[in-house]
Amino acid sequence: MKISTYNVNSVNARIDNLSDWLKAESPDIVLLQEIKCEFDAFPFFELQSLGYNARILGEKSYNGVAVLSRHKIEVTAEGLPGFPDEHARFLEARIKADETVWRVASIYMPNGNPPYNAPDDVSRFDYKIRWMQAFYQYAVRLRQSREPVILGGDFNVILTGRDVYDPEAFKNNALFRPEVRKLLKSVEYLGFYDAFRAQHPAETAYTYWDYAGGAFQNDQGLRIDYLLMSPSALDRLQSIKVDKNPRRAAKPSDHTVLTAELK
DNA sequence: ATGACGGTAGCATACCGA
Repeated sequence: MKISTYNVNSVNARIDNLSDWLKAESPDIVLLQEIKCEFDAFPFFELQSLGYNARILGEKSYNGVAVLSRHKIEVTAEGLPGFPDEHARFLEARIKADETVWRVASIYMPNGNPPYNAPDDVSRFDYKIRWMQAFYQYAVRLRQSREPVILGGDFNVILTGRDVYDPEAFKNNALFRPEVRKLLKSVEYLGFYDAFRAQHPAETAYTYWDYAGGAFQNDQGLRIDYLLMSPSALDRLQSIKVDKNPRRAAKPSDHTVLTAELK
């Protein structure tokens, strides 16, 4: 079973990139973030023609998450349970693949940085903290799931200094602040393991590079996209790798794909 | 210290992003 997470930065602006990548890699399950559209504008037909079912939680212009699969998708949560949210950031589903029923979620956590014109405004950071606290509370419940669980997406958190090209420059950034690192670590300590780090303890492997300033060419990136796995999922992990090909293509998303294979 | 670059909404420029 092959599962990928990909922040596409608009599914409609990226439909050709997404199609090319799906044809090349044929994942069983795809967790998409930042689809940036509502239900009526989502390219269901194009994806169906490539063999993918899709369920989405959309929103106009911003955010929005989706789950794609070659297999039947049973949605188990639309929105983060226990957290009334004006934004579309969480979609959970049950999918049977390779004779195993998997519980998966596509997650787009808040960024948390203030607007440029109001650098002292902490309301977005407060929202990020409240979102992450609710996510922790729900993760406590999810650990009771009978199925192997994979929580994937753009977490907007840099876990360690190894996961950012210039730790000093990001010291006060909402993606690297101690409060958010601590909250994501606490989810790990519940038993949702950062699968990439479990297999590659010392590798530098970014999943995001800014469009500006030749960041990709200079490998000035961040690792902020994760696949967190419960013990029974991690037991089945065969390989996990960052696929940089989508970031090399024309008109790419600023993120790239993280793919795991499980048996 | 700031912007770069790029998406959406909607038609000029504001807002968002990491």
